[in-house]
Amino acid sequence: MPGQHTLDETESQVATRLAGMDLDFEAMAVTANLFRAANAARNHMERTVLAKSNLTWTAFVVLWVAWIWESAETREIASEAGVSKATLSGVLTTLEGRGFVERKRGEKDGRLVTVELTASGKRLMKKLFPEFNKAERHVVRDISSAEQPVAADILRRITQAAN
Amino acid sequence: MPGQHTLDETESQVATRLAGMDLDFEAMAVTANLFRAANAARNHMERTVLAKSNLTWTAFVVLWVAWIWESAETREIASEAGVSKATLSGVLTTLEGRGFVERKRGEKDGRLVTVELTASGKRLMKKLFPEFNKAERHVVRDISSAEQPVAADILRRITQAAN
DNA sequence: CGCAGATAGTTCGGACCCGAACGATCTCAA
DNA sequence: TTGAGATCGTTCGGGTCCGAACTATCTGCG
Repeated sequence: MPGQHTLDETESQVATRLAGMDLDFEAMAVTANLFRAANAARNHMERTVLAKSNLTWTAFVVLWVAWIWESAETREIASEAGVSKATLSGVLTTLEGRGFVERKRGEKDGRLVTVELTASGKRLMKKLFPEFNKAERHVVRDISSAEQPVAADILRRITQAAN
Repeated sequence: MPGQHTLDETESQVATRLAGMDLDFEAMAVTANLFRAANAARNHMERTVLAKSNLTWTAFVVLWVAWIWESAETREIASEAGVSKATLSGVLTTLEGRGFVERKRGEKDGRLVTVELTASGKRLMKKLFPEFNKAERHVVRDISSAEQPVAADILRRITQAAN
């Protein structure tokens, strides 16, 4: 099966190829696996849960944030979802066109825009989120109950260090 | 500072809002923080290391894979970089246009395309990668040496479970 | 030998993604 | 009170990003 490298092969090739350079290989292994894991998990969610509702990952996250907070301002959705306000603007237009959210111009402060889920959007999340959570459970199924809080804590510290 | 939620606030709001539903909150915390961490780390790298070379994240990862493996076939680059072959095709066209890589049609098998870094591409990676590694070290600076291999291992298991 | 099926990379359409520039709105000090 | 500066969301241009359809090539069974 040419062209197919296992994770181990890749890491050993990296070690060989970069031998002698003054690098932090431990840090490299953590971040490389961080991106791989996030990517794999995201692809898995998109294919198993989101695709059948024709939702992209980002659109789902945006819906999720607005759902959790009942209603949310644009800039906090962008921050929670991890996208720029420029991106969010486009995604909101898409979601509004499909009838899942509504934009409301702030009354006190005319610069602000508040986002709320429509009835249709709420129905969608109520149906979708339990399935999404099942997929979450699936991707962490080989992490023991004891390790899961440790993992979450480590990831929180990485998030903080990168900000 | 309205509209700014801390990580703790978000997680407690989630717990309140979803109370009573049959959900795995531990799994949720792991994946939520996984995506947050990957996103934050990626944004940090893009801003501190990649932006000044005018490279996107994906373009850098593609260069990195071809660099590590000396030369690589398209489908393995796509797999390592975590993008579809359609995306890779576009990224390669961009990188080729900027003179960092060369496409070579396979001689034995006319369907295959091999990617190699040009001299300019190699120079770029030789300069950029140590800086990139410094940024990697930065984002894991609050994870102890003892924890780092544990973290890498947990992330590897998540990757496998999601595939 | 010949062609049905598998496989590789590209193209296409539509959606995301960002920084920069922009117009609208708010704030607060002179 | 009035503007200079801050802040908000949108727009714009260029670069990903993907699934599906497509072309080119290879493989192997008959």
